[in-house]
Amino acid sequence: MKTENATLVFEALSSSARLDVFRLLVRYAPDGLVAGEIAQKLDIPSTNLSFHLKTLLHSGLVEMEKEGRFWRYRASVPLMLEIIAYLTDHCCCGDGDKKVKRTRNC
Amino acid sequence: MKTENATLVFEALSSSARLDVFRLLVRYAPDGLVAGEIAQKLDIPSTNLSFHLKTLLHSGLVEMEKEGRFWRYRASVPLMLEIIAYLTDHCCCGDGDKKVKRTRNC
DNA sequence: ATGAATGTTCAACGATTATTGAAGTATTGT
DNA sequence: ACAATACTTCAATAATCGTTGAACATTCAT
Repeated sequence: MKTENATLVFEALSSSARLDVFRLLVRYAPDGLVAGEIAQKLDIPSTNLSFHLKTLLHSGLVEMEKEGRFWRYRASVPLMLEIIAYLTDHCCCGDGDKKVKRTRNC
Repeated sequence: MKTENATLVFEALSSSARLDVFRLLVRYAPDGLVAGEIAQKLDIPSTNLSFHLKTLLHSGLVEMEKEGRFWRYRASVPLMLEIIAYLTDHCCCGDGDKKVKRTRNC
């Protein structure tokens, strides 16, 4: 996980609309939902949802697949696990560069 | 951890400048660094650093304390641990609302 | 007191983001 | 073929973010 990719993920999660979408898709993992279902459940105009889904896609946090005339979106749980690992390793207890033993709270 | 606070934290980490600042402060935890040291180590103009530090302060990810004419900044490791817990609980394996047993990768 | 050092706030600008309605692209049903 | 469905892309607007230099407080040294 490079820093650049991490910032993309954090940017994707920095809007409450997108965080809601992602959490919804996690609840419906591994099948995900089609765009219309997301829009209906979260009461978001479809054109706005499309905008936010594009940001989530770009970050890698969600994946997309066409299903006839439906577009199905799924959360990428593996990437979320990578992000959690990134935060634990680089942003938590100072062991990233100094290879110090974990002593504080971890 | 409310969703609103989580988005504040993600927004704070969504800029590479701020992520670099936070990681630096984590490396120097628990003492932290004064603003000038951060500016020097990361080669950021002080006025720009000040702007980013304000966002980090607002999210709670860093804390500040005056030391004579220096301003010392520290990373809030406890809040980072909360964020990791939030991601694990609500954004990882779909157990947030449905109380489903963890089966996928977790 | 005076000047230097530390760091913030202010003002201004360009760049990016969020939101909405209109138009466009595929796909399905009849 | 034709109309309806599902969803995106485009255009336009308001709002926010990022960056910089100038001005401003506060603290320290002499």
